[in-house]
Amino acid sequence: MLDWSTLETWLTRIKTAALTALDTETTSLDPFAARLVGLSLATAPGQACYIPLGHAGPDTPAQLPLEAVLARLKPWLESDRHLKVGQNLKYDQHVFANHGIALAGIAHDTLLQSYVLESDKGHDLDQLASRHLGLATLAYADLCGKGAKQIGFEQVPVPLAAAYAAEDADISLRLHQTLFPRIEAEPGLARVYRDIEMPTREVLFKMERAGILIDADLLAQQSHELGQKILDLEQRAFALAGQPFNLGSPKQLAEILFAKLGLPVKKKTPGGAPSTDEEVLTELALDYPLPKLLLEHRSLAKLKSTYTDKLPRMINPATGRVHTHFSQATAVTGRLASSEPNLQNIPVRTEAGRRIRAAFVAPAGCSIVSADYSQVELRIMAHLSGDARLLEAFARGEDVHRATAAEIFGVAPEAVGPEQRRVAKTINFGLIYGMSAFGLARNLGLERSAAQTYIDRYFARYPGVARYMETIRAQAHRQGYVETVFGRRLMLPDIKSRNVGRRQGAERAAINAPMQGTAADLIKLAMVAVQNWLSAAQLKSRIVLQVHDELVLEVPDAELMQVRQQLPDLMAGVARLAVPLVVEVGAGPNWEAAH
DNA sequence: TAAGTCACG
DNA sequence: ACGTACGTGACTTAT
Repeated sequence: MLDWSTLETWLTRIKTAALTALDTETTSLDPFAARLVGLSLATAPGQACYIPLGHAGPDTPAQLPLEAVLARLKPWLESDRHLKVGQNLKYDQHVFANHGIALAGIAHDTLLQSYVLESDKGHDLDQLASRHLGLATLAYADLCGKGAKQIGFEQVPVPLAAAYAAEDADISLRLHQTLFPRIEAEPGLARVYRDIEMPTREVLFKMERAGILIDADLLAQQSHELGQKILDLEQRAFALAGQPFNLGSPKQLAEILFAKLGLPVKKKTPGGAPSTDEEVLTELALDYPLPKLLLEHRSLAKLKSTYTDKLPRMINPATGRVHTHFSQATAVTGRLASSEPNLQNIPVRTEAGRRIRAAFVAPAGCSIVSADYSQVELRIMAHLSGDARLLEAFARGEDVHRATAAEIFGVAPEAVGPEQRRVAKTINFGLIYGMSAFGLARNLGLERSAAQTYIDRYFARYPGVARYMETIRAQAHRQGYVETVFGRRLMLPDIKSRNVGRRQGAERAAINAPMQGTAADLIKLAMVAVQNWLSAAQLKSRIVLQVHDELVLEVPDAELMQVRQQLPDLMAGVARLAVPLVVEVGAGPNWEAAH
């Protein structure tokens, strides 16, 4: 579309359409760098258009001016009465935001429809078109190429771009017409889509937009210190090895450890090579000096390369903040995933790691507030299993690992020792993961028979949990899927596999998914409730991160008291389970101090 | 691009 | 007899 009269025709069309499919073409896949190259609309199958706005290749025809077109479309784009559908509209929402337009009226998203229906399958538009519509589409790589030779979309000739872009809008509309009725036909899925995923989509957009402030100077200082320590460890490792080698190469390291120094091989990698992972080095460190240095080196090198060196480079120069991408359709269990950078795996377990967390800071006049669900997956296990003893422990507010230890070891809770509590904690985690006696034995460093004895004692004391594990296995086999408390579904195609390993893997996933998935549902509901509260109360506090059972907010001083007080109740109140939900909250000048 | 390793819940 | 705790993302090396 290259003329105003056609645009006016389409404007009339989209103003009267019940639902319009919308898609943007841009200069970049990075939503913060992307500028509009064109946009496409579809109001009925086979009725779509493409408006080129920023093509710059040779032979580009005269295009309508970008700013004028956006100004004309702005009232429609920003209207919540004019309903839109698209594929991953969070991305398009960022693109429009880059041009000063607040996209509204997002009624549906085919990415999330696909995710709710089939979280275990791919969700690319191309895959969806092929799977659900039996259509082969033009692929992005066909237009732009890939790898080093890839060109920007603005270089794609307009006629080709128009065919591709208009097709995408058309496909998205057709997908909606196919997928949404399938969701509506299942009350559980409809609820997850309507009450959890669609509202969460909007919260995630705001979180990505907000970003988080990091102290780059502090991280640079840590990088320098880590660099010194790494160099020192390297020299000492060379001395012990009798030669220099690349400590970052598992292959070279294995050569030194097992061939040259003759240390015993403890286990093999899946590829058959002798493993040098943390578990192996920890065991070898009991008898030899070099593995201890290697462990220290590995841990510091990881912190430096992945965090202290990398995070400052991820600061967006325009905002001065780090903007992660939250993927809403990646994790099959319903969890979010964070990438570029991943802010859901910032170190916390070691002292050196926690210093990195201290570099996630609040701006002047604000605090970081962190609120996390306590023992949420175990509470969900209590709810799902209905086990009387476990429910009772949570109802009384007991230390659940201590209570478990008391049951397994047959002692009073006060008499439980630290080692007994540690064993009980490992068992509780194992239950959530669908453990075997072998897995528990390996984790606790025990004989398999000893681990089996613990498991037997656990199930004798918590028969409801034992019953639940069997029930969920049977259900997975019967239905081919399992569900969360809120109706999210995880398909388990491998549950019928003749391959024993795959089948058992699916059984473990069947045990884990309802717990991990229900926890994911709960915190998504919490994100929506918290954002609704902040918006309604016109507070300036912002949700900045979600880490599976934790929400991190940036809170102005004037709102700190109020947020600290209300946030835990709001999060704990999103659902009534058979056990209380408990939320712990903290505040401070940085993320580490807020814990 | 794959393999190995390791950061998180 | 078999392989062995759930779910992620990113870095480095080696091919």
